[in-house]
Amino acid sequence: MNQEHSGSGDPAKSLELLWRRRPAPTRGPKPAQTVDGIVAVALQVADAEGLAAMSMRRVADELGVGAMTLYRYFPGKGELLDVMLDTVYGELPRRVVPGDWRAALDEVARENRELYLRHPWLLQVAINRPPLGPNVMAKYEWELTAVEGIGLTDLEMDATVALVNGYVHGAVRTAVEARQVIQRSGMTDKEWWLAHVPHLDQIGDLDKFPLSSRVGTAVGNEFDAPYDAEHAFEYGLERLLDGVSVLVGNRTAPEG
Amino acid sequence: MNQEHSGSGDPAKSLELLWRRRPAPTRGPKPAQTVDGIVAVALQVADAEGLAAMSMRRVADELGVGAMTLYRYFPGKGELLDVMLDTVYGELPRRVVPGDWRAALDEVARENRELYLRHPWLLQVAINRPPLGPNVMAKYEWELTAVEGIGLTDLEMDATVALVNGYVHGAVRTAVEARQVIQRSGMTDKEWWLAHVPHLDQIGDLDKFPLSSRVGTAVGNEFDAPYDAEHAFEYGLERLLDGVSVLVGNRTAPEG
DNA sequence: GGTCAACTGCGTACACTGTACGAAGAATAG
DNA sequence: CTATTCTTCGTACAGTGTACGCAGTTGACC
Repeated sequence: MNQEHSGSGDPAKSLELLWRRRPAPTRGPKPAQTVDGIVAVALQVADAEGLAAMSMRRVADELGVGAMTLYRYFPGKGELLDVMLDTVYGELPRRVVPGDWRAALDEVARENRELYLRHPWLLQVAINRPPLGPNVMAKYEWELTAVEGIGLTDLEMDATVALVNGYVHGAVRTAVEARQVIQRSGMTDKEWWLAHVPHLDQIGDLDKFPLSSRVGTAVGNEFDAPYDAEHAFEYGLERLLDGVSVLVGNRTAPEG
Repeated sequence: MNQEHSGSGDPAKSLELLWRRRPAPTRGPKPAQTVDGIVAVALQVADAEGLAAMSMRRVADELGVGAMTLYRYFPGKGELLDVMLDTVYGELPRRVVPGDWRAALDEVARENRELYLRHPWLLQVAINRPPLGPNVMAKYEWELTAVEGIGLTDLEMDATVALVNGYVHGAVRTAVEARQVIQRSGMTDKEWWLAHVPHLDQIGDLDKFPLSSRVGTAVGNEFDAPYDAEHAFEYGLERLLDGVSVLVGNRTAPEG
């Protein structure tokens, strides 16, 4: 599936929508819907059935209105997605944990992970040039505080936050895809592998890939439970923070 | 956009297609097309105009045949994507570099990066349960050799390769999206930011986000050239390999 | 109170998508 | 020569986002 991208209309209109600063019109019939009401329904559909199911007609049906009615409240689907994104970002607790930068970055990673797991469709919306709504701004600010005052340059701070966010995105994406592929196919990874081995053996000389066979089998035997995603996440996060720690150590104690 | 997922038909048919083991039929007219010919055209379209442009009708038009003709060669679009994926994986040089595991993992990361940059649509096809074609198998085998014999368990080997691949995927995705958003909007990130600041200032109290303002401005000033993607990639890869190095160090010298 | 501008709701239409179905014709086995 | 198998592909269907324009409602102003 494709990446959904957000609205590209003029900034003023978009920000008005995100910050709910649209001046109420004086004339004409009172609108029967609200931006928040539409967003709530859209979120319900996207959370329960995925972005692919969240068509404009579907959201409109759910509200009992015609499809084109939505376009009185949002210039297009992109802007609706923008507001949805900013809305769910508001669910982040944004806890400031006591301790060092590592504990803080760990918290950032975990909260983002929770959010992605709760709203998997987030994985499919582009994060470049995010809609600058109140919650998007607050999230970025909170993430930067995790790496403030530990000797990094501004550029390194941004790169580090982006690195952690990118990691979480990838890890959750893998986990969510794994969950979905099991549902869609009705097979676990192990069953899938076992269904392919006989044909592969006959067709493609499985002996030519000894490492793959060995490691693939080990992975299949060990990891067929949903806990493997948790495990992989922890493993990767440890590696990543270890890596950041090398950089931070160099900065705080410059003379190695 | 949504993630495209691959064919879910029976393994035998899929593997037959991937390894080109379809028995030639004895009766009936000779097919005018070939699997490879169709894949070549599909790749051309996907590389040049993205997955969204690569519809079945479009590929068929390009070949001068009817759309349904393609379904004589592939059960569905998913299987066509499977063969495309395995085909471009064949472009990997799969160099085995002299030196330690770090040099080898570095090479893995860089070759994958090159591949993603050359075929950005790869970022949009699901990588869970990849089509087990010859090149997919060879790629995995080659990646595992990079971390073989350095004291990691089979599970850690797989996790490490997945970690590096996941990182590259995320980093290139960000870079490619950045490139595309500049093309689509005709604005650099800096121009985009400067177009929003006045409205944000008026609407949303920019002073409430001091770190974001400071770091955002620094990033905007410094990174408006395409080289920032290169920079971010190097930075993240360093951190990641540093993290792996901590683990490998512990394994090879168990008593810390 | 009447008029007009502004506004809401929304039906219809258009150009797309993947692909199921089945008809028409070609090539070969018997 | 016939029957079978195979290829090509037109048509159709249920979707998608959204441009356009019409009908009806509301409030501001004279």
